[in-house]
Amino acid sequence: MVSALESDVRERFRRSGYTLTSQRRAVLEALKDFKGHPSAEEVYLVVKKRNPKVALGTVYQALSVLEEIGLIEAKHWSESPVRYDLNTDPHHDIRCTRCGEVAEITGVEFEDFAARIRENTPYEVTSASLVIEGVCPICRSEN
Amino acid sequence: MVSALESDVRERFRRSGYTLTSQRRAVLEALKDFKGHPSAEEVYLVVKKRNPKVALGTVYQALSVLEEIGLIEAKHWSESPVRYDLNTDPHHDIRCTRCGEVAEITGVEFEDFAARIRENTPYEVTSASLVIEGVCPICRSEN
DNA sequence: CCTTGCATTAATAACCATTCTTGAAAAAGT
DNA sequence: ACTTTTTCAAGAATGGTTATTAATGCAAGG
Repeated sequence: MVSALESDVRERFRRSGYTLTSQRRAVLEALKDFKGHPSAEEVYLVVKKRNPKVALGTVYQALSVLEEIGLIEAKHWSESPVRYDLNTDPHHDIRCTRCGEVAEITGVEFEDFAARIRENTPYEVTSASLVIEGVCPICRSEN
Repeated sequence: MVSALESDVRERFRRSGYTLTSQRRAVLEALKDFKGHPSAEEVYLVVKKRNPKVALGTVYQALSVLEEIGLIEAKHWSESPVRYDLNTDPHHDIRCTRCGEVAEITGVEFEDFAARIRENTPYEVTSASLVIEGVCPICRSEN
């Protein structure tokens, strides 16, 4: 599952009690258009193209609902606005500190690692995520 | 090495070219008083007690210098201001999402994991850190 | 249908952490 | 000591995000 299926979208809204409004749908559709990980502001710009009436605040609200019901994932990087990811499968992203571009990292199994963290703290771990930053190949070549 | 020794402090300032001013020293001393991981605001309040003239902006500047020369470490958690840690040894912290309390996690070796990340991306990885959040035992007992 | 109630929305104001700007002060170099 | 450079303090400004509020829309019951 890379992006939520139509049936899954409806199911999650139904279970959560939230209603699937046109605005929330528009935000979700906008996210599908992006291949990368847009910020709230970027999502807003795309949504506005189709429906110029929506306000930035509405997009923020919609994003927080979508995140709450598990359709999207929020990634907090240091020094940059929160970015949203439609792919909720376990995976990890790396962000270029120069151009802001975000790429996926595969081939590292974080889940075992997270399990070990859970064993080593009396806290009830609710989230364990990686914040990986670096310089992407393009920026690197530009010296 | 848990907190920087006097000689190390001077050495790092010397090498960096920054001067070890009374304000920067005051910020460093304030950090020593905290057992936990204060925010810039909290550091400011402590520094101000001894020297009421310092401004919040000065504390921010001092913190960024101290971080740059490696005497302290900045931890960016989602939904909360940056917190500063005097312990620059490899270790990981977990933050309670209810009370904000920060605790250390030991017994998990992140370095091997980080090395594997480096192998799996064309990015030049500059930082790989964990953002672990959960509910601390005290908050948990309070239901 | 019509109403009554509750969720959602839009617009704007407010917030908060952080950074920027500017003139003054201090330190370093000569 | 004098000049040049760096650092500082204070407050304004910024940027992302949340809160507020009034208006709107949908839904169930009469």
